[in-house]
Amino acid sequence: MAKYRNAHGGNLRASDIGNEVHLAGWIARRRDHGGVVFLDLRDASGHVQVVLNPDDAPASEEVMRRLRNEFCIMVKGVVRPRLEGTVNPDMPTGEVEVGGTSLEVLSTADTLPFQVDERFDADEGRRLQYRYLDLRRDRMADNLRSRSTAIRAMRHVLDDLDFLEVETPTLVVSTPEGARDMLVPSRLRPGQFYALPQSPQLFKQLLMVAGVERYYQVARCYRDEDFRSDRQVEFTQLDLEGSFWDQDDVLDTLQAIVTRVVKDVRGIDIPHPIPRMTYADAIARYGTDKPDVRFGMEIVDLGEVFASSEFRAFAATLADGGTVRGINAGDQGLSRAGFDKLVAQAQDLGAKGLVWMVVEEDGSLRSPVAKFLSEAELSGIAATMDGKPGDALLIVADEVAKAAAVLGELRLSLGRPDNHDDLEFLFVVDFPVFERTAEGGFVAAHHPFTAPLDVAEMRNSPETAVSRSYDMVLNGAELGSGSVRIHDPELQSQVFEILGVSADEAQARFGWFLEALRYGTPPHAGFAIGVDRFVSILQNEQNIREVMPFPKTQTGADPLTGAPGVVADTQLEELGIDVRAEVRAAWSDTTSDS
RNA sequence: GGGGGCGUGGUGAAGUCUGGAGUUCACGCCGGCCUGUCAAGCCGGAGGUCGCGGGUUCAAAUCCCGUCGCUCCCGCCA
Repeated sequence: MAKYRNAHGGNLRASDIGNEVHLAGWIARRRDHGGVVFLDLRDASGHVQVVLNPDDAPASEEVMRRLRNEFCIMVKGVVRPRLEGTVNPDMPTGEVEVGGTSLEVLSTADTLPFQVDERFDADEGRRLQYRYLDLRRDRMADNLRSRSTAIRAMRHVLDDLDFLEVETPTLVVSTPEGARDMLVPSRLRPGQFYALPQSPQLFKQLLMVAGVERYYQVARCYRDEDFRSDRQVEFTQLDLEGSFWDQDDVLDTLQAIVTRVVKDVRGIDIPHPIPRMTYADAIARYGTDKPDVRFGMEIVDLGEVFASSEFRAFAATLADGGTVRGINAGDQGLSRAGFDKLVAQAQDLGAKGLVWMVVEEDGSLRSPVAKFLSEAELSGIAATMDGKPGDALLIVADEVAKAAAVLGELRLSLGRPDNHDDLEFLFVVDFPVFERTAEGGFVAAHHPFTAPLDVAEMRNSPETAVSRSYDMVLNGAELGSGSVRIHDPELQSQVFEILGVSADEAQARFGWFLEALRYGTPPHAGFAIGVDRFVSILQNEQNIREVMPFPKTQTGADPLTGAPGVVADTQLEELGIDVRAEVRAAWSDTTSDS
């Protein structure tokens, strides 16, 4: 006989009526009528109503009155149907209640720093400071459970496909590429540092060289960059890689994984196959490499309409190699002031301006610039953009990339659903090898181990060269990315050269890896899914902190434990580290408040 | 590095624009009444240096400057 309980309250149903149960859990709510006392008892399975009636003397009157929210208690009682008219249809256990026959307080609770009750949304700093209480909330408990369900689903699929789960080191060597590394000083080699991995990238490729063939890992990754609602300094990826694999093998596997995850977490089947879109298409139609395809409002090219326009703003842009594009934002019910705000927003985004038009009942276009446009142009706009009465047409004339980006942003702010009730997956393929920097130069869009589609193209026309890399997008969020890797050391050398990394430099940084490629490396490809982002979308959360048990604040602090913290001078001495005087001085200045 | 929002009893908010007694609301807490509620109800009570520092003013939660914290965004995130 278990010491504390023989049942979980949240699981009790009408079929359990008559059973004597021993329950343990927390008092989520209490309703003390002076005589009878109702408790909503919460455990990991959910809630159930416990009734303590003094006539049945489940406990001394004194103990019953002393009960408070969040006390941890043990109750024995009998499952019984609720009285006529007192069934609670809002609770899964609402048909039954437990008539208490004995009660024991296992642990009392001080007055809480905030109410666990779902109806009150406490300040997030406070929630993080008392995360162990925050996690008692149904919403957070549900998020934790769903996260576990999602990861379990991933493991099921990959185990069924004969993947090997392999752990890779979290103390690795720092490389200057990519995100800023999180560093860990070495005591045995004072003055030297490990880095925490940004991803297990090179290790998983080594596993391919090692003959693992099918690898996955639920891997903690670290990137020391600024926080966002979807970015934390440490986060979790489902990392996977396969030998003798090409892009289709990866995408098929990903489809199987996310299908199972959505099924297990949401209980629904996503449509197959997950659609694919090229990067070029995504930019042209949605102005972003991670389109939210839950709604239309696609970007339309108006270049032909204005091919011989006399409207100078448009004509000059086209003559300079720019573009004129627009979106039909639909009937937004915007006033003049509303459109002025959109113009300001477009300018904040870097556009020179924004032309707006409204389709009138008779199909004509009302716009501040209508008088500068010919009849043919006006009707061409309405036709090309499929304008219906009431529709707001928004047009940007600018450099191609700028126009796409601005319209993409406007599209999101005007049309994006504010929840994740619908799920639209998308694979974006054929990413470019390079992306343009703000200064007009080129920089590698991916890590240097990504295979180009054609190395000659990569060398000769960097602006259009395509790489064998791909992203998975869900509801406009980048869920992850991957690529076919370079497995030929000769090709790898050429790619480094084109990327501007000298042979000596490549040797110095990655010599150990380049050498590995020389011992019979199989063709391989892989991917990594951002678990936190995925789960947050499935759980309809706006912020990945809500699906992380102990996240950090935007400034990288943990209000619960106080991390990061100052360490003892003796610790620093062992590491050979001196903290600069002005930094030390700042330690004592951090007069914290509240 | 830059821009925006927020900080008021234990909790959440209103009050701040337009300065005039720590005022208000809900929850929680304490005490009393109450045997079928499920946000239980009714009555009473306690509890705040308005994040912190400085300035303006006869007078500051309110205006100004600085600072700390939380948050959203741009940059950044191969």
